[in-house]
Amino acid sequence: MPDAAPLEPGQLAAYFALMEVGGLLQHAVEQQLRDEGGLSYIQFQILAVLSEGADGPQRMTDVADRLVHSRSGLTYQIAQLAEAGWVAKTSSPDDERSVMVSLTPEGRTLLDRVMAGHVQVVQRFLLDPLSSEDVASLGDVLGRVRAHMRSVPPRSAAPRRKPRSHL
Amino acid sequence: MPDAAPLEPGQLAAYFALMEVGGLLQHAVEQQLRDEGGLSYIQFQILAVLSEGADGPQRMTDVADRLVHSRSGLTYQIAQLAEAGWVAKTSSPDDERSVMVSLTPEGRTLLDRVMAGHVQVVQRFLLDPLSSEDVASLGDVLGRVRAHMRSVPPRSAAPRRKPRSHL
DNA sequence: TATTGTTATACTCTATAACTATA
DNA sequence: TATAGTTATAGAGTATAACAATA
Repeated sequence: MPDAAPLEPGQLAAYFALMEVGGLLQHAVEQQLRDEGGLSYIQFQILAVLSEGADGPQRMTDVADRLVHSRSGLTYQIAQLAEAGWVAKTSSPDDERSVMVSLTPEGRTLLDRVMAGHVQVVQRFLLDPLSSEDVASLGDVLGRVRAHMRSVPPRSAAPRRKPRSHL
Repeated sequence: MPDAAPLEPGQLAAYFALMEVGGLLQHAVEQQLRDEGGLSYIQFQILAVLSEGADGPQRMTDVADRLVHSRSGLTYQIAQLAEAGWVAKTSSPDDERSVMVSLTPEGRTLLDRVMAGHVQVVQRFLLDPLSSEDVASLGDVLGRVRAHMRSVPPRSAAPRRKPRSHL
């Protein structure tokens, strides 16, 4: 185990700013999603992931992997979303074990409707005070961090595969 | 209500990267805190806030304001931390209604011990792939965003004061 | 045997509202 | 009246482990 070199003040400041901004932004966005769509943030993320392929349904496990979720947790969330009529479950023709999930038309309508306000919140809280250079720089630096995080094995070098994502 | 100008791809990318990095980092850090200190992230944040003053105890409400928490939620968390012996509650000499909270020596010891591993995780997941210029840029941009967020009134321009923070 | 997904279960956390007491 | 904090309560979400079905 390597020795812990204490962080420099600037490093600590960047870390704290990142966590605080992320937390505040998530808070703001969660409220908007709750108010305008009755959605939790994770539910929104699930709908967003399902809307991505533009084509069709995705496997449960793949969705869970994208979103850090335990599979039982995803089962729970999908059940909520299916009960509300926003997603549909179908069985896979290829693999009888798999369950495919897809957005229903209602789900897509909801996502579209909610996304408008969502974008407004992001604009207002995150983007308004930034120049386009700032945004480019932020995207560049955080993009590299994201790529790095995805490649770093968990500390308990477990032989389990678990790629992650948070939207 | 202003019309929602759709975000440019770069803006969207920065937003997604921010949320994903924040989420992944919080996940990594939570696991470390749980493993090495039996602490949730919020509990860690509370201890960190209490350790800040360097001097002494702080009022319940002030801590809650710093951390987005409802007051009942903070009462719950403080009860947990007090039962574990990491914080102590005392009554304020100035205001009989107030309850002051402070770190116990055990709490400070725990925080110091946990902080070492914490810093390692931050180093490994966030800082390793970044140059010092990157870190400076990140801290600068996010610092401005944080300042902006703290000043933006909630959308439901409620006359409630609720300054926020996430560590 | 390994993988997919569900279920049962138990736990943590959160917020709302009603309440007490001080200011 | 307004503020500080607690309590009761109820709900959302999570993860673990045991399980069934399929590969």
